[in-house]
Amino acid sequence: MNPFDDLSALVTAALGQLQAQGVLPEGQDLARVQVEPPRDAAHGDAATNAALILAKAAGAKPMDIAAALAVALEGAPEVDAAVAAAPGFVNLSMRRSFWLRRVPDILAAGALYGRSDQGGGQKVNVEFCSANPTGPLHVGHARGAVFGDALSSLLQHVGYEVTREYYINDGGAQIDTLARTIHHRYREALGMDVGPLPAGYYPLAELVPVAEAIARRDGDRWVMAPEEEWLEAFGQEAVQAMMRRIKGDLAALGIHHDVFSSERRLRSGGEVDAALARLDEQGLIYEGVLPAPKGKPIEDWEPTPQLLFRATAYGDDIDRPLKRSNGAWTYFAADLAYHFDKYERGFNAMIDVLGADHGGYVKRMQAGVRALSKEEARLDVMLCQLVKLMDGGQPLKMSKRAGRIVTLKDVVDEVGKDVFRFIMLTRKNDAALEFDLVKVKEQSKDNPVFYVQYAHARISSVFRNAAGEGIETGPPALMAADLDRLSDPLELALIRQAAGFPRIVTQAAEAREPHRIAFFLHELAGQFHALWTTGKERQELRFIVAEDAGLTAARLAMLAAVQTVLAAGLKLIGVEPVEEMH
RNA sequence: GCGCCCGUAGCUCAGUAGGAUAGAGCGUCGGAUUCCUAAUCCGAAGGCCACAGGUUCGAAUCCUGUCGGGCGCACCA
Repeated sequence: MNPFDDLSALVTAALGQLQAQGVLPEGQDLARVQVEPPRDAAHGDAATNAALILAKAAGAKPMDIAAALAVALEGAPEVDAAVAAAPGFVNLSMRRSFWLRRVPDILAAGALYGRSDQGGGQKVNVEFCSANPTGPLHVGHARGAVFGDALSSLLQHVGYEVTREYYINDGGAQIDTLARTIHHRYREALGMDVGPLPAGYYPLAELVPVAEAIARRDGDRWVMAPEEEWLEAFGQEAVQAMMRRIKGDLAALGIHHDVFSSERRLRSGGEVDAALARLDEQGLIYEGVLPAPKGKPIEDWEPTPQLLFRATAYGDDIDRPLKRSNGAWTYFAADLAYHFDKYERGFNAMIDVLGADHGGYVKRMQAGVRALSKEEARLDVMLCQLVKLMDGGQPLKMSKRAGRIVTLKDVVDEVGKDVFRFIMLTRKNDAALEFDLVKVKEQSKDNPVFYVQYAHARISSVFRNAAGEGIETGPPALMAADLDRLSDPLELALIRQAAGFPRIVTQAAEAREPHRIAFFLHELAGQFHALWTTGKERQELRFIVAEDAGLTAARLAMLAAVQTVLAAGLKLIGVEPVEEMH
């Protein structure tokens, strides 16, 4: 399916010939040999560095090997030309047929184009967007959400069995505050004069109906009741309400998690003890005193003995506390239990998508996973840099107190999920992303997502016109088209680009960089638009040629292939292809 | 002070696991629409890839150091 796999096979075969001829020694390591598209199209369809890699071990000059390799490749099927180039590349040009037969490949594969089994069905757990249930999602959360979702799709496409997972942080002190906020609203709902919301409580509109419902259901029975009697129940009602909101926000982005795990259930279910026992048996837990932290001085710091995890045994900088001075497990202890739980559910590959402000957390968690799984499982952490929210070129500071929270829902309602998702993927995850509310709204026509969707829509338009002229446009007609009629360099370049999709998918998945899909689609759309406009200047390049049904069929097949790749790529990043713009 | 991330065109950013003459969008300037959607296309200008060393056939990419920016640095999540 991937043309460059075919080309790699050609090069490997040619190298085998050279070995048989004694030009190259046997048993060379070919791992570093690459066959990739050259940056400069004038160098042909592909270039290999084989001669440069193998020269030293062979004790020969790179150019000599390259020359021999070029001769061997000249004899390979579908090779039009193979030439050695300084300092030792071999440039390959393929016959037209090599590229033309990608068109039926693409048409046959449809939305599955680019799929591979490189993952071998391995189970991967992708945890992303585990925002605290203490408020609606904001724009910063959404970056990790879009990234995690697109990465999951990408990994599925290359043959991993992916589980999208959300960790609900419903076990900490913040939930108690949430519960007290409910209690305050509850007394308010009963008509009591409760005064303004105390400092530190959550001024969330979502909590009011929750409190009102309790008031209707239970009357005043909790008003004077001691906190222990209602704290947990109120907290859980609040969490459920917030999670409904969060799930709704995510659904508006087209994101659906497979599994929601509760921190509270881990804590109460004895799983923390189980995980720590596992560490204890390896001698990785001890009672100790940590040195004073280096950074800002902490006023009430005093050296106290704590239960510690020996994270330094696995590369962390210091050992990490498991228990707080009040006796409760730390967040880290619960998270250890959570990741142990993932391991026990069969995940040896875990990916956590976190905000960059959690960067300091990575080493200890990776240490924990290695220890808990006894080196069987591996945790990768993808950090998403924070979103710099701008408002017409001015930085926008978000402040819960001032009520200036830009919620995800507000933005998505305004610009739509497709624009939002695409923008989130037009930056590498570890680079800061500038998100200007004004620009995104006002200049949405300049947004790259429209550029790509427009290409898709234009192709749909061609098919509508073709059908209107009575031209057969169904799959059988397209598959039967004589593609040899396609000969213009612009057409072949377009097919080459479309056929590059499987390679991009593979690389994006390996590098875990879904943004590469977005950039690829932009390029493909650009080549298509260029060809379209050329048809305005050169009549003979128009897609529908009234007097030549064979040529028209070939061009329609080509367009169908391009549209298929556009749709497949957009699907991977969760953006809708459209039939027409409006 | 320590750790992680970033530094590429005026601006926002790519740069295909080290490849050949570093790219795109926006902005600026100049062109293209009887004709499949101009939400498009073509061209021009614009660069000491932060800086200095190193590794090698080859470095924006890897290593070391410096400068600049972001994030983090017991018992929060």
